[in-house]
Amino acid sequence: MAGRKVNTMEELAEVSGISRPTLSKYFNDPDSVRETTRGKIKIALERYDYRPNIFAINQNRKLTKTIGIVVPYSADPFFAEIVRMIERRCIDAGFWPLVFSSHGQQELENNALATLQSLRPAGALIAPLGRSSDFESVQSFAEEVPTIVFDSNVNVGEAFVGSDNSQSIGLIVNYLCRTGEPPCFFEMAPVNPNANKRRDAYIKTMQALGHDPMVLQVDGAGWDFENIGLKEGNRLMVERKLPSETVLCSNDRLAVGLIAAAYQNDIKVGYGEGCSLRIAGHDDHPQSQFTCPPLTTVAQDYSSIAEHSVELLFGMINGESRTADRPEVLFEGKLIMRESA
Amino acid sequence: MAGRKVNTMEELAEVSGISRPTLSKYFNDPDSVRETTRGKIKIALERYDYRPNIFAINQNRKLTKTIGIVVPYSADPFFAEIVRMIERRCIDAGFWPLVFSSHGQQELENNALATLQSLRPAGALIAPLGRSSDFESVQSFAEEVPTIVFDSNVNVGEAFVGSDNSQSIGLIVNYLCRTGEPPCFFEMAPVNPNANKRRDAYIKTMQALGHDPMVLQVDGAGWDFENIGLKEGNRLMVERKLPSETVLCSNDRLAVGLIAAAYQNDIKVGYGEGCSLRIAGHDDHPQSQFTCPPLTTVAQDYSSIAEHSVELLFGMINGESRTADRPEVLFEGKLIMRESA
DNA sequence: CATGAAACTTTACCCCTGTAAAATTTCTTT
DNA sequence: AAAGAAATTTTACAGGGGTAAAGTTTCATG
Repeated sequence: MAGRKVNTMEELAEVSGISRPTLSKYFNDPDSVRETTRGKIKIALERYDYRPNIFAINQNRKLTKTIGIVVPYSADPFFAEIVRMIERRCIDAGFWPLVFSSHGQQELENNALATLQSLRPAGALIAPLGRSSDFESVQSFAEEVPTIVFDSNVNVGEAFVGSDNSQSIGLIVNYLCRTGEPPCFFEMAPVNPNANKRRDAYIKTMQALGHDPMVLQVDGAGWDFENIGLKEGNRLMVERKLPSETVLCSNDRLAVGLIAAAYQNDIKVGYGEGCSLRIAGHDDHPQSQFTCPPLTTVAQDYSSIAEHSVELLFGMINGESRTADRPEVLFEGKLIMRESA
Repeated sequence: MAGRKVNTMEELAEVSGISRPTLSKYFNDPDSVRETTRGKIKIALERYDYRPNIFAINQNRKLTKTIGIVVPYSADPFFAEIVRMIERRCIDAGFWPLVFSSHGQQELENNALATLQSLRPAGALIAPLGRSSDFESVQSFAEEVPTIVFDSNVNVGEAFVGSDNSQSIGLIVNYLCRTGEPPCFFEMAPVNPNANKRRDAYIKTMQALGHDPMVLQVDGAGWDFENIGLKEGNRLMVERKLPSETVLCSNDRLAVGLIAAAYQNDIKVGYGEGCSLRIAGHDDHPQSQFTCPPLTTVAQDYSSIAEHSVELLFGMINGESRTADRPEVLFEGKLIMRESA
């Protein structure tokens, strides 16, 4: 690509001696042109630096190669990780993933959806804000764009992929009850359906095991979960209002904050000798193995969720699976026993 | 937006009674049309759901409203946070930020740059991979697109914005020396210029203070820093090869791993009574305040870096500041004294 | 009310590629 | 070598909106 800069396919046609429509075919699928032709094109491409204009391409194709990914908060470790996996798979499949973060705000979520829609993407994978989502916006988006909803199950789109909170919470509550004092449940005012499901699952499991559920719902808005865990944990510890020596947190980030609070109050966390507080989380964030003590938690099946979401979407895009019903695929959580509980 | 769906500006012109060129003006700048006209357009927009086709817009405009953001690893807390801030500012300024993550791989970085270039963005903010960047690709990109480089200073683009590693490392080394045993320096094989600058600054500062520098360079590839800190830290502790009771880590993620290693080896970390190891980091990642003990570190000035990068870029885009030289703007780090050192 | 500037409409052409249809060439097959 | 299939070229139009030029309307001003 040393030669002069070639800006349009027309120009490339001139210098390569290949007609523009054939070039167009080539760029859509190199294997769709004769091998000798392909060779000539490749040689031309080495000599002249050319790259098709994405805007012009997408303006005419009915089906874009764009895939939209919308998450509530891109800096959250769970979403950062799952987005990373989804992106990878899209790229491998020859698609072009575009990530939008709502930063926790309805306005930005609507914005992202609107922008995305005007990009006429082949499909979208969205994890809605949940309670603060503008339901109508999300719905009207999903009517136009093939959409898979993941993580937070609001009732739109063609399918939902997420974790079986009922199973996963059941799992860890059971574990905690078998190995020590029954846990209380530490949560913030729920921001999405997951939070509600987790609490309900906690209550149900506790009752099934013959224990009284103890739900601690603390205040706090936004996505600064660790801080809320720290502040409210601190308060509860200072005021000695923790109803149990075992605390199950609604998610790992709260647990991280709570562990920090325990440290500040000289409370030793763990399941072993000399420990006076057990703390468990939910999700198995990437950093949860590095807390002190390492966090006992339930792992969400990141890679299955990512893979299955993407597969479902590709299926829809290829028109394979237009089912009338809206399947909900739930993956089971795995108990991750570490030292904190 | 209840009425029938309007797909093109032409159609909107019909139903609104406003000519298409005027509508075009309106969408480029609502204030450029007469108020009565603006009113009519707004009313039409409420009745008919219409949004200009982004592809068509960008195909024709010489200057796109797109801003590319390329980072080496989107799931890294530092980048997650700084991207969040940059995105916000771009959106507020009416631009359309597109985030690409290289996931640590040269191929993906090249890919991102190529894709981005074909989007003809108004400008780009890139944090290159550093040592594994394909320098030529980055350079040829920066020649076409107004580019600000941040975080990792490879010598391309119109300007660099980052942290003054020399100052920040000097600061914390000084602090550590004044408050206890001089630190050794814990790092991985450097992946970018920052790592080198930090080590060099460490050595220089130690020498200036009359101490012998002790650099521990551990193996490890990829972006799994905490794990490397944990594994290598474990090894060093088990083999009793830590040359000092104070360890300054090249970044917070390594420090998080090292703190976990100390915990596993029953080594109490902190500056107070009964502690036998001090650990400090660099960057002040969002989660560093929640480690146990909370991490003493040097804070990079996230918001200044984000703001200044964006401002410089906007300046270039508006043609204000085409300086011949390539300014390098460095922000100072702030010492964050917590309990770990 | 006349005047001129500002805003608007009309008309027309441009951007760059997709894509369909018909005509031509190339390759494969018998 | 002739026929047929496959690939290519030619031709032509479409997509949705930017934008310039010329003509028309609107508005503020004197």
